[in-house]
Amino acid sequence: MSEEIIKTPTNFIREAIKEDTDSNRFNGRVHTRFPPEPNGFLHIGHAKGICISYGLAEEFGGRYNLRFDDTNPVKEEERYVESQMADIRWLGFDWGDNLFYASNYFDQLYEWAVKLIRDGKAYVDDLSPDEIREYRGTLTKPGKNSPYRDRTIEENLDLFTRMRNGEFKEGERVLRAKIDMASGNINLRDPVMYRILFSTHHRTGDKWCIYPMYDWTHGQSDSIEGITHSICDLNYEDHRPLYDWFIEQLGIYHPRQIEYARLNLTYTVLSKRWLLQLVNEGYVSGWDDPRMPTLSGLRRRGYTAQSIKNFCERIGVAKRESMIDIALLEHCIREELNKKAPRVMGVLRPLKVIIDNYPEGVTEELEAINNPEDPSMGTRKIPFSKVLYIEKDDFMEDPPKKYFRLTPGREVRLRYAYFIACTGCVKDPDTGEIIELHCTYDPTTKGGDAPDGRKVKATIHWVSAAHAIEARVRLYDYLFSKENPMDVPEGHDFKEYLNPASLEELTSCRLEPSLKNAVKGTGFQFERLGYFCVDINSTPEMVLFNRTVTLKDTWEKVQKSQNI
RNA sequence: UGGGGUGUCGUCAAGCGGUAAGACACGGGCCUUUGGAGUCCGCAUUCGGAGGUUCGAAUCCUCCCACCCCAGCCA
Repeated sequence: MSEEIIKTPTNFIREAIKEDTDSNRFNGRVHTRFPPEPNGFLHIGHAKGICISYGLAEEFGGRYNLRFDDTNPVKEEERYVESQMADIRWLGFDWGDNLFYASNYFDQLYEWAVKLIRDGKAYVDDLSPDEIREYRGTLTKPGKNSPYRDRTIEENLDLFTRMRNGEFKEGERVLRAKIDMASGNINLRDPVMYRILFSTHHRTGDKWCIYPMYDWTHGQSDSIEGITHSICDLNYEDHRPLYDWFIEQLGIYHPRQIEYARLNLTYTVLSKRWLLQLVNEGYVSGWDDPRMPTLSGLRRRGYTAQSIKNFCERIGVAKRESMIDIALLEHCIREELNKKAPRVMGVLRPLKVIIDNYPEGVTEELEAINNPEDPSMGTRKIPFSKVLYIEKDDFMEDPPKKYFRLTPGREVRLRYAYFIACTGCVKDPDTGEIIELHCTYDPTTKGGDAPDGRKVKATIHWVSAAHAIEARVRLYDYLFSKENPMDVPEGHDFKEYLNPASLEELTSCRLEPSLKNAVKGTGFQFERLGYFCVDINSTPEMVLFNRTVTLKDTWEKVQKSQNI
């Protein structure tokens, strides 16, 4: 029988490119680009765009550029170009020498603007911003021509030169394309090409006081770079006719633009403007706060580049607006870390356990498997002694149905160690809180198996009190408690939906000693709890972990179903 | 009374005239020294709706409905 062929999931952009290479449309070339504006940090929505543009170029043996669309000096900063480059590299893409800036093309763009003026296709307008808006008309009513629309070419040339020379104030004049004020497509109602901005540009300094608009820059930049497929989001579908018009007037190379629906993720916002607000107003600790959907936040949270690329592959590419369940992102990181992360034992909320029949002052070294999914990762020794810590959750004095862990009189297994049975608990006389457990162990069960074939229903993790290191652990949850925080009714603010419990910091966690010198950024599975990674601010004196994601928790479901 | 776009399972998403892939989520079984992982099973007689063409339609045609985007000297 023929072997199963696993088809790589296709999508309409891949098909479109294939059509073009098959028909030799661009002489068989495939050349894409990712064109971020350096006005914030890249987030997972950008990762989708990067994976599409760069991934497709790689797939077709083509090339890809990184171009910063830096046409608005008032919002852009050098630090953002640096962070964006670092994030793209981290994702695993290398643009080689193909690094560009739209600002590299300012001279060319200026010349082209002059050409349009000479051809009678552009004019300097003296209308104020408010007047321009009025003249533009509305969605259903056509606009009307500016009284300055019919200036002579000579006058336009003179005025535009003087704009460039700084003879006018900001907002006093603009250069506009002369297209059609009655067009159903508002982008074609004489769009502004240049505005006056006395602002220092992070690349060109004070060379210019007029800056090209994005719409006047983007298409020509792609053209200059010989881009074959300009992949962008749906927002720009309406702009395509304008880009076409510019390129046609200029008589230059014409790339093919293809639009896709950008990513939306449940329980988060993916808008640089809103993310900036969270950063600036202190709702998060910065762009790299582990709760942020930014690449730097996800990285700090413990997400790997590969898991994000896998995610981008799985969500597909289409033109319908969608909202991806964040559970899929979590699935992707669990999937990878399950295979790669070393297992380790750590107790987040410690409860002291004294093994009454275990000798005082003795330490045993027990062998533990580093990763059951990957035997090549070997084993390690962990210390065991009379006083231990277990998770508070792993003991209940009065357990509900289906609770398998430690309860008075019940026996459980300490992972890689012994069977223990609980003989009693000590409570705080004032609060009634359980502060200490007394247990006995069965010496014949060393390693975790009973020679008599006796079974236990649960295996719990633990740490030796005398050997454990103390650590801080940050537990993260969704930043928003509303599935779609972008759905904000009139008079409300998306920040009202911030999840007050998105961060919980635990301060006296006890971890197995091997973690003392764990390298920053590395991820571990804390057995039975989840995946955690060493924070960038961790030190050997004060170890700090971030919880990347929990393990799937069947018990939690059982509890929920019982509560219903 | 404008222009552009989209409607297939709870969420994504294949399908391109031959009789609804897959993934996540969800429910259940098995297995288990992580209530983890793994594994097995179930999960759209139906593709926004109504007509039509055809031996045959999610795929073609017609009309209708719903939703999204556009009125920055932002990108």
